[in-house]
Amino acid sequence: MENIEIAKIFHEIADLLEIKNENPFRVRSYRNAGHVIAELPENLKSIVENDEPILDEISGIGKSIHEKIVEIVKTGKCKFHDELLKELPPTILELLQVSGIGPKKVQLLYKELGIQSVSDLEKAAKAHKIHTLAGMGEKTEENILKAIENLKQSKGRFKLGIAMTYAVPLIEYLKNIDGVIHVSEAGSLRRRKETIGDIDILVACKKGSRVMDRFIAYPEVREVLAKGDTKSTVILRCGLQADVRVLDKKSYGAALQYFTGSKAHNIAIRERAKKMGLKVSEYGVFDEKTDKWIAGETEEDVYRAVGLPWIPPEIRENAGEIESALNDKLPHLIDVKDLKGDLHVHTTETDGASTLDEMVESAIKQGYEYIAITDHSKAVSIAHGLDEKRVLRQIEEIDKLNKRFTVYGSRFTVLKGIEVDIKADGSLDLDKDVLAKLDVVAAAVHSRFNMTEGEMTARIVKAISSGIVHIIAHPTGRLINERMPYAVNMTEVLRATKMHNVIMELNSYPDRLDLNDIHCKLAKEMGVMIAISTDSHSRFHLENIRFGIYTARRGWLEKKDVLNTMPLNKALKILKRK
DNA sequence: GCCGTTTTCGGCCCGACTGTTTTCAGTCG
Ligand SMILES: Nc1nc2c(ncn2[C@H]2C[C@H](O)[C@@H](COP(=O)(O)OP(=O)(O)OP(=O)(O)O)O2)c(=O)[nH]1
Ligand SMILES: [Mg+2]
Ligand SMILES: [Mg+2]
Ligand SMILES: [Zn+2]
Repeated sequence: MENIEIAKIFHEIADLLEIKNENPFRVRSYRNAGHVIAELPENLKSIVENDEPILDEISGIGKSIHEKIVEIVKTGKCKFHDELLKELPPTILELLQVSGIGPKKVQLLYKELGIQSVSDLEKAAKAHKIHTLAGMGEKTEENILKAIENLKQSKGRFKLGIAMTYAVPLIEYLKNIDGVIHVSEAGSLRRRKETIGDIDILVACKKGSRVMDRFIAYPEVREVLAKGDTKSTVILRCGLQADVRVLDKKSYGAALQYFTGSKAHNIAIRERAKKMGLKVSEYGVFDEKTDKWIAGETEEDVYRAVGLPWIPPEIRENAGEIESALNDKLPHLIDVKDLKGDLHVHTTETDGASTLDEMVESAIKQGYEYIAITDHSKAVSIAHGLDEKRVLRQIEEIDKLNKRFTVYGSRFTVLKGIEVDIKADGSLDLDKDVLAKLDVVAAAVHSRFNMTEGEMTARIVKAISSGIVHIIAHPTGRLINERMPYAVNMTEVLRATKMHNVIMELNSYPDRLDLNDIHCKLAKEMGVMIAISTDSHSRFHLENIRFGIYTARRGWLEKKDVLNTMPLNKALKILKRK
């Protein structure tokens, strides 16, 4: 039982209770618990099985939900959840996916018309049965059919890198509208989440500007879902939704704070303000009694008004950042400029599209001091992986290249490396004697993903304990929106890496981002060092490093937590300390 | 159901847009 499955049960309980018209705060508790569990880095199953006490410390999980977690881990089910599903059919929950349909309408549709699924709803709307219900009219019927169509066409959450390619031109377009003063990305886009549900953009403009008219006239707009004076929502041709919020310059900071989120962070900030006798909204910080405006021009002003330093957007998830801010313990998040090299790249020798020389040239252009060439090993035959002989030949070639650099007085260094395959039994795909000649041995799983969690954990821990591996590359093997991570106990893996001085990779390829943000944070807490690498398969991929940096920042990583922020001699010392 | 720089009881973020409403509930951000 994975955390995400447990979280799903609590989300369903929340939805079902809400449809039943239960106390909205009780509903919120279950929904919040689902959210907290989904973001939890440690495996709940292990926590419960090992009787670890940390559940009691997690805010949002009290007695009742704690008991239910134990029940779910031990029996695989939750009685309370099952009982609710006897009262309401499970498919009823899919109705909530239709935008414009909430718990109240679901209840009405089910009670009055027996509608249990989206296809039921579609039939009823087409047969004009909906408008007979209280509070629903012709327009509601039309909107339901449109919303079902949009749901069917929806491509779900977009990877950050893809979403950015659609957001950038829209932001440019908005900047060029008459009367516009500032435009900023907001929402999950600004927080650099690995996937983006919609594009949120904030605009500050002069009074009387016709920003909304121009926004919905953007050529990429496929459909306008809502248009108001300060807020509009459209669907773009690419399938992404875009929300634009327009406010006065005086409220820009408060609006940016609001629209950047996250929702949980906003609520926590507002609760805190309330206790201080203040009210926070997108319009500013106000005195609760007199309604007098206190702050709001900049984000710094807003945070200062509630007694906090400015908090970087990437960590605004209500996951400890407010407590850290209060104690003056906010991390100094890593910056792309801190990086001195890239420790995972491929060449044409295996499945790369650029030659060794091209990769090196691009790394120098990037401003790096070093790069490690880490081609695949022979087990990855699709990639024409290297056997021992070819590794030795590549070593010679790199030695020659480095000699040339010394002759020309360059300080750039090419490190000899490998991405050695971790075979199903946890052994490594190349002779130890050959691996020992390399500066950087990265190891990774490339096959047999469908092992049990115990088997996969043992396999990776064996590689970690080999005494020859420096870095575990793309440690969970996931491909965002494409392939789930394989089952592995991350806490155990991190414990092993800590013990054997092994480093965990944060793979910057935007489809991977592996370790993810949550696991990076856990690694840092456990004292495990991270290498942020691109796994470039072409010289152009070196630029993907920014996605790694985004994820690292979301994982609270600082310069000191990351191996490749160090100058070469220091990095090499750490690699040799084994 | 959760929680406590006042609280173990009584609160729980705050506001925009839409449709059907004759004054606002529902949904969403
Ligand atoms: N105070 C408050 N702010 C909210 C609420 N819902 C959303 N927001 C703010 C914070 C969000 O980051 C921002 C944009 O909302 P979205 O629904 O687009 O969420 P977000 O972009 O964080 O995630 P996404 O990737 O779009 O699913 O609006 C809310 O209920 N209360
Ligand atoms: Mg969003
Ligand atoms: Mg949005
Ligand atoms: Zn690789």
